[in-house]
Amino acid sequence: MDAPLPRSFFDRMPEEVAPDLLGCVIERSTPEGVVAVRLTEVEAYAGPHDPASHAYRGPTKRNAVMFGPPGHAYVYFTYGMHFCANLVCLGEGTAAAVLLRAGEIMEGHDLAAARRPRSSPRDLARGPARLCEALAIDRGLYGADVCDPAGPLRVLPGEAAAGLRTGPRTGVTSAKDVPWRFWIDGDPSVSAHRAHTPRRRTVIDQG
DNA sequence: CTTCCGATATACT
DNA sequence: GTATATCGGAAGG
Repeated sequence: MDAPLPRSFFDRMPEEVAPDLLGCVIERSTPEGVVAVRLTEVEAYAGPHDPASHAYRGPTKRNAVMFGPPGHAYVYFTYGMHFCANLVCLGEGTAAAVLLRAGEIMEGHDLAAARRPRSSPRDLARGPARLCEALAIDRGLYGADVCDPAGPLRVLPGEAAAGLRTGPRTGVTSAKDVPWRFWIDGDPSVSAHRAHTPRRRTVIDQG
């Protein structure tokens, strides 16, 4: 059993941590068993100077853990139904993080498939909310220490990723030009890039 | 493969 | 009230 990555790994700029996370393994333990995912796509977010970051407007109840020490999980709920997971980088007050966007199931394929019964094998962890569903990541893991060898969510070292590519972040409305999305070129588990499509205004039923 | 679109909690104006 | 670091299903090529 490998030891998780040390906290010092996360005590760096998010755009340095993000590419180094590609190829690493997220291991999630629950009473049902273990699911492990090899990361193939991530995005870096900085603190109050990054308009695309949840920390842009300062600390709130939701983003509080981003302002804390590195190596903890920032899990948030979005679009009324999905969870997404980040790993906090840098120290107190800096509020940087790396969003886990996609990966390939390395262990616990059957358990992941049971959690996502309508998903094709390729799509089990292809996308940030899908990855969270496959790994059973929800509010309960908010703030979890991913450097804890006995924790329920751990980040293990992996083989250095080959074929690294970068580009703009997905689905953000500001700082579109910042190339802080990192992925493994050609990997089938990398999520399709969708430009941000503003949702149509709520339709008001006028009769 | 693509485009369209509804679901729906939470943060913010 | 409006926007959102998304997804799955339907319909078309």
